[in-house]
Amino acid sequence: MPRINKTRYALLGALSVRPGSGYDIKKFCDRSIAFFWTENYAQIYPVLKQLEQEGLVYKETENTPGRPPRNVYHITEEGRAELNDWLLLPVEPSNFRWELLLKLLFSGDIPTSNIIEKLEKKKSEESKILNYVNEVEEKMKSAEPDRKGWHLWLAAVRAGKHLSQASIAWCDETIAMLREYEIENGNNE
Amino acid sequence: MPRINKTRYALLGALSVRPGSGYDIKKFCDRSIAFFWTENYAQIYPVLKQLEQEGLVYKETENTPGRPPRNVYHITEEGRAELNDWLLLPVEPSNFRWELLLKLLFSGDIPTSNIIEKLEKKKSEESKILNYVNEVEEKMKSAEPDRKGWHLWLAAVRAGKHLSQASIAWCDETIAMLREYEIENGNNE
DNA sequence: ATGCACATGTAAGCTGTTACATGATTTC
DNA sequence: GAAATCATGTAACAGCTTACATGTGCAT
Repeated sequence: MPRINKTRYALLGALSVRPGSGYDIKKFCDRSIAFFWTENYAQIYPVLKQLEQEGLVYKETENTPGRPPRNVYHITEEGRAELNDWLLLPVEPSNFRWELLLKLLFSGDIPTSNIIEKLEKKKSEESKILNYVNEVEEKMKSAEPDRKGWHLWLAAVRAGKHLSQASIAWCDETIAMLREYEIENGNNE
Repeated sequence: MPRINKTRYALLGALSVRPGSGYDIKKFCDRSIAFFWTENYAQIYPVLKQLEQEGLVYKETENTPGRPPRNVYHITEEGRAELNDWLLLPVEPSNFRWELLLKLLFSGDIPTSNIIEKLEKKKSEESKILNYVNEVEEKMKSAEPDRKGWHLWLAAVRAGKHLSQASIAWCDETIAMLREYEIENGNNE
């Protein structure tokens, strides 16, 4: 059983919310869901073409003078059906790889300062995510009443919040632990 | 700049702790660090061979009658040097993909029961991780005094603890939210 | 008897990344 | 004048997964 191509469904999903170009989908990924999903142009454009050939989406080309033509893709009924089938399927086990932890494990001979730098960087990345999800959460809770899928969006945002908070707490704890360890053992290795 | 092959360093790292076979490394991954790192035989054996050709590891074959021969790999000085260089480098940004959240986002027309099933499954997976890391933490805190790299191992385990706890809390919160939403709106879609 | 642990590997194929290619318009 | 945004795509390659191939010894 070959594994499922997730990009297909990310694109179908995005187009199920609203039609758009490859460029639009990329923007959506980078700006809205980057904290749990990314896509690549070199993946988006060919897969979009493939979905079109399979009749899961169709294309409408918009010509704006002085701009490159926009290929706006729309999901078809077949596309919606296939997306739905996938949504109902259980989540596949992901072979998640957390490079920071791998490095940490083998860093017995690495200067503490170097490790702490990495942790600080991680913390700052997670803080950005936390700021973003907090903003979105605020906006959602105040402005929007009960639009379709609102509660699911909120759930995703809350996931980001829980996880980034946990990451930040771990970074702080670990940095403190390393500093203490450094003092006790007087080594900067 | 091509991206770095992480498997190389995972193998070098494992062999820097103690020599072992491809089989041993796989066991180590599956039993000890599966919650943040996985490796595959079809990746391990060829990379081990490649590392040997580059002189970063060397092989000693043990023959035990009635068993397949074990190729035990040892890290060389060059291997240690290359591992160290990598350890000092900043962590590369990972394009992390969280399938459950992607599904969630597009699940406006999916029965709540199906979504809750997925969340329960996620929760049970994370609970297993939490049990495992709790066990390891207990063992480490009581038994082992201050072996080399002990505090780094502990940090990794604590990361697992923070993250799995956060995941479980999010699952609980989200399940409760979906149930409430289901009652309010009386839809099982 | 059935299955698990031990033990090593290859082939095929898909996925995803980097780098390349092009060029106008708007913003600072 | 430089940089960002808009906009689409391809080629080459690296990485990872699945499936296949093979066989013994021990525990239940």
